[in-house]
Amino acid sequence: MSLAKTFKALGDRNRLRVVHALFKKKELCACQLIELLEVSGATASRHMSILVDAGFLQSRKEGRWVHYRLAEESPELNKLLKWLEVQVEIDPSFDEDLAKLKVITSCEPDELRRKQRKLTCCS
Amino acid sequence: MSLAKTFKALGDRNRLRVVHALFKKKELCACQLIELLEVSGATASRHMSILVDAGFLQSRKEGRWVHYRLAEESPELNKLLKWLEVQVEIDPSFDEDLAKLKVITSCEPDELRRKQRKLTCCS
DNA sequence: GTCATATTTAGTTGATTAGCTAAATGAATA
DNA sequence: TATTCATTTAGCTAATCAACTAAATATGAC
Repeated sequence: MSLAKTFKALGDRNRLRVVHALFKKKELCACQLIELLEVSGATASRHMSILVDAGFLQSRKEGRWVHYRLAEESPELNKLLKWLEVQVEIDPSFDEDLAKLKVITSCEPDELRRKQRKLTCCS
Repeated sequence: MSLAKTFKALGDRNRLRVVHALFKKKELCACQLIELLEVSGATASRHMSILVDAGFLQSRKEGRWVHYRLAEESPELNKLLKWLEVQVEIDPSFDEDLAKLKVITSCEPDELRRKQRKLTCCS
């Protein structure tokens, strides 16, 4: 893994939002991240694969659902993530996502998906 | 400064080479960095402005010459730079630049520019 | 002032990338 | 087995970006 690629993976607002969300929630499934970012499933999937590829995320498949969490294998990347965790905490531009996350995680993935199809979430 | 912009600034191989060089040499002028990267002056200038803009570098004008060094104003960016310093130390892909740097800094900028015009450096 | 020269800005080009839709894949369920 | 549904892959488009050359700016020397 090149250093440039490592930084490039974090050089995108939506990917930073994903990392921020996983600092807060530990584990989220693809459909929850789609809901958070409000992008197509394909787009979200691509962002995830970039973060997994860079070593920041790990995925776990459970039936039809794919769950993501922060990877903890690399001590060096962990240090960088630690730094990042402080920064997103300071940065108020991530605050909106906190409220959003609360809603998103207030029901199970399958219920969320049902609601997504009706264009409203958990309400 | 957005966090994404911070990472984007470091998400380029040539910009990482500049930061690496400044870890090693403390201060370098534009023409030395042009020599290091082997890109046009305009391209090098743009890389520098991105790094300055992101808060990683500061520049100092001395006559016709512009000198760059790592900025030390932001404690947070300093922590990130500290992490990066360890990583470039480990990464052998930056080793080639060490030899190059030795040559580049072995003569004064004006002599270097004369040599550049003759397509050989300090030799 | 005029010239030479270091750097930056403007403008162009080719490559990369984030987004989309549609098709493919993989897994549960009827 | 066939269907449904979550996710990924493929293929497209518009935007971004790194590189270049040429023109502009800024500074020191004549």
